[in-house]
Amino acid sequence: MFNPSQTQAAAPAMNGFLAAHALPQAGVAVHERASQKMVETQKLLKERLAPQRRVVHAGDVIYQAGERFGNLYILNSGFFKIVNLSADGREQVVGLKFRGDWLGFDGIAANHYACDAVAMDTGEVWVVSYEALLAACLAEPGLLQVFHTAMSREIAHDRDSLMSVCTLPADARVADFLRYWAESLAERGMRTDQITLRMTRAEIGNYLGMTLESVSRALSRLARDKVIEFVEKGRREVQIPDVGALSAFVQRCLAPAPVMLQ
Amino acid sequence: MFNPSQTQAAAPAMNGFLAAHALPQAGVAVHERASQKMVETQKLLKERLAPQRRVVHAGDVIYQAGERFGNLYILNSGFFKIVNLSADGREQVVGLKFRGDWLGFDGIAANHYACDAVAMDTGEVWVVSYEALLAACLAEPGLLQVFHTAMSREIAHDRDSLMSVCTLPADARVADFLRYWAESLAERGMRTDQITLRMTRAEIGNYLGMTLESVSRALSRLARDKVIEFVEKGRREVQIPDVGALSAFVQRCLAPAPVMLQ
DNA sequence: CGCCACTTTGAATTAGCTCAAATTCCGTGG
DNA sequence: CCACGGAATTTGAGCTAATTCAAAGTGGCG
Repeated sequence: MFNPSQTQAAAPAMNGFLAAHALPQAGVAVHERASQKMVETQKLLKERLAPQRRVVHAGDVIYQAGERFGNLYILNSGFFKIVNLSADGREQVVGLKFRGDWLGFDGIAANHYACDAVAMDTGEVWVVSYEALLAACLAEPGLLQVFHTAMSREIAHDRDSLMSVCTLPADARVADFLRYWAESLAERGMRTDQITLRMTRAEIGNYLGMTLESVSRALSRLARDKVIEFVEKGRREVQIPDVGALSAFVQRCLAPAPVMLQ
Repeated sequence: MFNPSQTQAAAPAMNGFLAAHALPQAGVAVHERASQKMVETQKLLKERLAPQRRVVHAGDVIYQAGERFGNLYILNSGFFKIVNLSADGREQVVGLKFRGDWLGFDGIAANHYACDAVAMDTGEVWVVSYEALLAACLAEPGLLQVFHTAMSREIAHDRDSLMSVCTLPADARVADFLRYWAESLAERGMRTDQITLRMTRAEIGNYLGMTLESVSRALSRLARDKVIEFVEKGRREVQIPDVGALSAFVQRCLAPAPVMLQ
């Protein structure tokens, strides 16, 4: 599915983009600020909405495609996958959710959820009735901003996912996936040097649009290149000594065929 | 990129999904209702926000990645593409927008737009300041619902796009793209038997994650199978005698290899 | 009328898939 | 505690869908 040529396909160009995005560089500081902001947000939610807490375990489904919409869920701990189903039976992991992410936005439009939300680990979600949230937002506009920010982030991220799938070769997609996972943890103040993938190769492959074998081969190659390292006993634990090396690996995959001798 | 096996990869199953989604069948009536709803929505926007109108022409960029966020745009006529840019120069069409769609949600979270929005045709957008919209929503909660519905639809659709790219082979992706385009027009009360693609093969290919040659071949095959028909003189006009035939074509692509003689 | 951008089609190449087999891990029950 | 069985993973070998490269065809527009 990867295809360098399409890169030049769509029209215009880079313009002021790079400059504008070059600003936030100091990674750690940014993450601390983001993490700080999340704490405030959670406090706001807790005070204004007194959400019901619900503990979930791996495999639990908090909502299902087709089910009547009513609640939004804020992920307080654990990991979720969002699974889309097609009428003809295809199944697709379309999103991964971490602490602080909201779940259920897809249900607002049609008044029915459009996907399944499945826990991949033990965790806790806060259940918020959409009606109650709207009411609370009228009283506290700051809450409205929090809500919109969460939706906006989701939209922006979904687009990045589509871009990865459409423009990166398989190996780079896996590397970018690990980078994204590590980055997501970092933003939440969690350690990133050693992460536990809570998905099978098959799930990762489904999410990235490739087979489980391709995922396995890509991970092996990443390990061979010392970009990642498997913790002995159990291939679900991955050590990432340097997240930057993952980005570099992605770039290497995109680089034109290395001309030997010349 | 297509890969039937991943279909079984992710866990659970179909549950109540099919039943729930089998409800809206009577296509025309549904579209009339949707179209009616759109008119009401536009009236509400016009009355409450008195948005500034802006005429655009093909190629016009109404906002750019990196630019400071401030406005949302409601597409009143014409067609837009949303283009994502990566730091390393990859370009990806991540969305297509039709009449009634909103543009700019991606900018709320980071206070900068994350993509470019480019007109593909002459049209008109309504410019709404996000601040003004929030203020108006406090006075008129119906407006808030309209706003959230638009965001939610976008999230749901982005996921469907990812699913298409990840689970459909190239030919099916092109067929599904045409189906989506026709469906989008139908929802807006426009004719769907003859549509004008406002994108080059390269743009379509970029959007669908394949090369322009593959798009061309897929279209040729669709024409050979009489699922579509090219209007003579100019290969941008496509006749779709029966939208259902496009869905059938997609299913045929997914079907297990037809066993001959047995 | 002629250029240029877009499109189509063919032929050769290849990234990633399918199929298959071996290996490791982990939970379960004896 | 260890043996067993099922699930997940790894790796190899061959195959195929889609890409790359190339060349010819078409249409719109100045």
